[in-house]
Amino acid sequence: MKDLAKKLGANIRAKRKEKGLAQDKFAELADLDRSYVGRIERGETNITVDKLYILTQVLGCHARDLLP
Amino acid sequence: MKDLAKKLGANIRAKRKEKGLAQDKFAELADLDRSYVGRIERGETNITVDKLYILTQVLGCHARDLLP
DNA sequence: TTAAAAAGAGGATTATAAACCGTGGCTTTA
DNA sequence: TAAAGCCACGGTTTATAATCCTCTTTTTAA
Repeated sequence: MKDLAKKLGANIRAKRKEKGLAQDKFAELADLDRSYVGRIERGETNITVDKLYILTQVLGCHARDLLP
Repeated sequence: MKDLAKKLGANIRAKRKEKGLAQDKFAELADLDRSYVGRIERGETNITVDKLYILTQVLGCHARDLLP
C-alpha cells in the first residue's frame, strides 16, 4: 500500500534529480503545488493516474519508467 | 485528460474479458464496488495508482499492460 | 559561519475518488 | 415467461487526493 507510494515517489525523485531539476521548478513545470510534489516524493500520498502522466511528461519519460 | 481514463478503462475491460470475468465477479475479487468498476471501465473516473495495482493483480498483468 | 536555496512539515480548505445504496434494460437459458 | 447473468447508470455519503498557505529545517555555496 504505502510501500507502492514510497517506491513511486523515490523513482520520481530520482528522475527529477537526473534532470537536474529542483523540486519547486519541477512543481512549477507540472503546474502543481511544491508542497504537494514533496509529499508525492516522500510517498505520503497516493496519486491519481492523470497526475502520474503529468509528471512523466515533465520528466520526459514513460509511466512504466516510474512504476515499481 | 478524460481520454486517458477512457483508454485505460477500455484496456482494463479488454483484459477482464480476456480472463472471462464478469464485471461483478471482477469487482468482488478486487474488493471494489461493482458500480465503481463499471465507472472505471467506462472511463468516468480517474483512478489512483494503488487501485490500478489492485486491478493488475486480479488481472494477472502489469500496470504497463494497461496504461496507454 | 552565515546567507540563500532547497526540501520538509503541517493546518485548513476544496475537489473528487471511492464506497454504498439502489433501479432498469438487455440477453441468454431453463 | 420467468429467472439469472451481465452491465449502464443515478443519488448520496465518506475518504482522501489536491490546493493553498505559512513556517521550520536541512543543504549548499560564498
